[in-house]
Amino acid sequence: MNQPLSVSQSQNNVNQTIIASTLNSRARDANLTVVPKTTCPDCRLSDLCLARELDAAGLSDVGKFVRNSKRLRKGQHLFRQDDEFHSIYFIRSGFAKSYINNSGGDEVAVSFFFPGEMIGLDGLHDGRHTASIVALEDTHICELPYKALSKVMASSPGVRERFNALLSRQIVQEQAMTMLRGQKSASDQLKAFLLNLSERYARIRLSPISFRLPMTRKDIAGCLNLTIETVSRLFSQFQEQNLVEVSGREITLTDLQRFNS
Amino acid sequence: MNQPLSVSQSQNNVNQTIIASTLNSRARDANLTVVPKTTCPDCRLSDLCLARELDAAGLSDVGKFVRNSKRLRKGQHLFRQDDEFHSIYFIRSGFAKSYINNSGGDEVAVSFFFPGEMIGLDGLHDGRHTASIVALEDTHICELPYKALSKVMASSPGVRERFNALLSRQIVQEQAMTMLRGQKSASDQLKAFLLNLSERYARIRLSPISFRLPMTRKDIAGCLNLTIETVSRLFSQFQEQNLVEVSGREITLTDLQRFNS
DNA sequence: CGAAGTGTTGACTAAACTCAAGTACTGTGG
DNA sequence: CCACAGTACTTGAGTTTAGTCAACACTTCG
Repeated sequence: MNQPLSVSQSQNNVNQTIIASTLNSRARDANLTVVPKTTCPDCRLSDLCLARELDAAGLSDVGKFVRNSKRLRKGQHLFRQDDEFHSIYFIRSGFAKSYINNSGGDEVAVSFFFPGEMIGLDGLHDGRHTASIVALEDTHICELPYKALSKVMASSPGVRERFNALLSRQIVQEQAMTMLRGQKSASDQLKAFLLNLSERYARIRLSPISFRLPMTRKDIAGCLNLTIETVSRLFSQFQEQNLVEVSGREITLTDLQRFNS
Repeated sequence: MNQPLSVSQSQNNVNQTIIASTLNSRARDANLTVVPKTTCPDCRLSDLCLARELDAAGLSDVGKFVRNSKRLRKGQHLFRQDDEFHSIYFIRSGFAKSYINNSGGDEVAVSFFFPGEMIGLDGLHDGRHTASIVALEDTHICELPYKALSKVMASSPGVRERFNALLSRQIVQEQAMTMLRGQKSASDQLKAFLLNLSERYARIRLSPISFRLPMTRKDIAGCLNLTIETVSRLFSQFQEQNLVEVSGREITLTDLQRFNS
């Protein structure tokens, strides 16, 4: 289930198209012109991962190092809680969520991963992953075997610095989630949640105003420690207040000013 | 306010005593025999920080590298949100909390730091700290300037690996906090919170059953997104159910079995 | 087409919050 | 050492919020 995929350029010439079609159709704009080949140097998201630094480190072909194009169908797991750690991953296209089951078996914590975001560092600490990762839709993932990465870091300060910065970014992202969950009312929590999604869409140069929610109401509720009914009612309420327009998973933040305050 | 402290051994011969007296008096047991000198190689907590690896990396005197004995009085800040990042820190004795203010100025997220735990990595990402750190009581802190550390990591795989593991531990610790905040009832949240403290006391070889809460009810409430009244009522309720004995900040988990389930 | 999953809405209930009063610590100056 | 002030903590009564249970509509998919 984990065999390395060969990554000659010819095999990957559809990835960019996949990014464009997977994401919110409304936001398919000038920034998303389709580039036929997506080796690391070409990847639209390479400034978000380690590819540039690996390239600068003089790896003749980064493609030999990064196993890209691991593909997950909707609902498939990348790994599960307690699985052995051996790689870190970057989402190339699609979306994933993480979740943790407590001792009683309930899903108690959930967070989401966007294109360009890193997954798997929780396993570095003691060699086992503390959360499970599942694809919310068809998702392409790049895999960096940690042992090999570690070897490169020995000689490349650039890769090392970048890796540390990514680890720190992860900590900051976790803090941001903690912050939005810390809002006192469910309404403020959901607003903060939507603004967080908005920012992350902006980072991958998609519309921060009008986008598709990659997750179900249940996932949102799980993330914010609310019930699906409450989330649903809040969406309806925001719509009545002309703060947003919602239609299923499609959402438009019509009054970002008022939404933010 | 941030001048490096000189760290000759003679200046530090009281640290171990401070650890013993600062922590819960009931737990001052055989593991806490007082060692007069506490350079890094002697420090009871050195297996929790980077000292051993720095030592193994051949630094003739780790003391020249680690600026230990930075001292904070109760209520003093180590750094504040948006301050520039230049060092990472380890708590040698005492306790600290972090907090973040949202745009409205409310304290929305709080977490706590025990002896041996690392502080400050949130700043690595973009050079500024995202949270403020304040001492909950008189606290001793070791400081590792990041630039110097980075230089050592270039040549020492041991330090590098250890540093990455510590970063990962931080992520796992954040996940653990997220998990306990994700419990559905306030009661379960507080139980999980107390168990988390218990585990952390165990890690520094103090009693996981009977200990002193380093933080106020307000801090606990802030951490769990509850009100002080709710926290107070829950403590009373646990006591009625003979789950714990509470007297102010002193707490004993009388029935760990039943508490855990 | 039917089934399963996803989302909305309503009526009622339970949990936690707010406001308020009072008690118990903690630390400081006399 | 005590008195005092300020903070921390507890407890109660009433209110608000979000949860529960239930019915139903809409989608997706085999």
